[in-house]
Amino acid sequence: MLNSTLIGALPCTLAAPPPPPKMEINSMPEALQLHAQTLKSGKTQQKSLTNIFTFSALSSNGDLTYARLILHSIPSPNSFHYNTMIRAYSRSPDPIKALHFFLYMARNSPTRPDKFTYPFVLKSCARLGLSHQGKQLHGACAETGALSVGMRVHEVVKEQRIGLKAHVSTALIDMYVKCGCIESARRVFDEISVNKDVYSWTAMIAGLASHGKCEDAIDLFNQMQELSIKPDERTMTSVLSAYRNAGLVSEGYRFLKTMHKKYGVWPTIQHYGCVVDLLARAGHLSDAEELIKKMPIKPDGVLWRTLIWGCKVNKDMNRAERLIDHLKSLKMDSNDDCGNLVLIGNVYASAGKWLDKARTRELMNKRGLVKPPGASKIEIDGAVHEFIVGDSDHPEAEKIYAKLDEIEEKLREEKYQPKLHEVLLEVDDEEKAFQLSHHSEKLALAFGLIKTNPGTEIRIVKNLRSCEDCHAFMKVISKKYHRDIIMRDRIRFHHFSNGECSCKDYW
DNA sequence: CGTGAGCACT
Repeated sequence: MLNSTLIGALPCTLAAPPPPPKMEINSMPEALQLHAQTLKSGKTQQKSLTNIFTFSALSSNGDLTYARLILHSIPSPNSFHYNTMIRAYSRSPDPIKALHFFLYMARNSPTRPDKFTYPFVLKSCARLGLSHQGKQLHGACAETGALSVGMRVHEVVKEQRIGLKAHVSTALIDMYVKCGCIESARRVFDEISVNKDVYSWTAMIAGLASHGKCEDAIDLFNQMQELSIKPDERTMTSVLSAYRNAGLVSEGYRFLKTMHKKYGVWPTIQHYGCVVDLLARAGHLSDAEELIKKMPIKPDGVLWRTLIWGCKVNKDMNRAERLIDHLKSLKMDSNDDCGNLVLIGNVYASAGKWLDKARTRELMNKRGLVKPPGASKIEIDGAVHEFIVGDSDHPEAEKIYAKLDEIEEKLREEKYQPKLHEVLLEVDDEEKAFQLSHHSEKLALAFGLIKTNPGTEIRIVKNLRSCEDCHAFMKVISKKYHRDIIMRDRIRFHHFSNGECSCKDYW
């Protein structure tokens, strides 16, 4: 509540100036009409065009056709226009276009990339796992736009990374983390000694946690405390995610309980989500369910799915089915629909309830929902190759399948048993083995083995979580072929080396 | 005139 006496006592000269008039646009058709009018009026009004353009770029929901069209009608686009476009692409379903546009800006326009541009394009690299391009951008950051305030160019050239602005460094750390290059991320972090703020710390802690380097993450959090840098909500999430990935149940639970008292941050749904996952995965299903019911925040779809997935992992089908019935009875955001039904179908299938699974499938068809197919990407010499499950479209498909045959032969020598239970289809074992062998990450791996020199690290980015068979497969290959494999799945990283995985099979 | 920036839960 505002103190009205105090407000009344303020001299009127201190009143805030009225906000500058802004063109009010409420819908895309309105924006397009205004655009047409502005053009017809003859005088090209840069300011009006800018407003219309900004609106269409920000409200595009991924379709940036109009924004581009409008941008073309702006007589002399400035860096703000380019940056707005790049930002919109970097958040769109097709972030590669942010890089295309960046290249266009850098090569064909008099406008230079600046301190705003780099975080957007780095974000695109992070989302796509483009380490090659990300590294090149790292070098390019030495251009003026990314410099620290007060730094002179020759100082920056001498100590490039130290001259980076904190937010650019954070974007770099995040890019390296999400591209699987945790050591590079750490180097950037260690070298920004003067500019580290809570965001850089959090990005690094979250990165270490996602790579399964949980002790390092906690160490860093402690160092941060010693320097009296105040952690925020996201820092708390990163620390909890370190406990989660390490399976440190009591530590994580205690942290959640004491975080407000110790750090002044009230737990949010993300924090509860982390701990529910931690408890559920470790088999403490009752405690996890209890926590959801007792927490002061309304649980969302993510939280219920986390718990149900925990039931599936721990094979508690009674609880799973009870929770599924509960989930079905809830009014959910339609965004949750697809995720809910995919999970429910998986749970039924893994319990051998084929009829229920078929019904779930029908329901999805009726609602026009499509389960996203598994896809894996691998970067070779800066070019990205993407494989979809069962893919045979790649120009070198024949070689890839021949390589997979060779690998399977080797695995037979090792007495490797395919994890057939991971195939959630009502088919015979031969068909199951066939299905497993065409998972997208295996295709990407075979391609990587063909295309890179012996001993080279192989990095794979997957859109979903890997199945148990692919996980075991990667472990064996890392040993048999003497390759380190770094695989990003939907939520974390696995480093396979000499037959072991950094997650210690806890995921 | 200045607009636009980095890190978190399945």
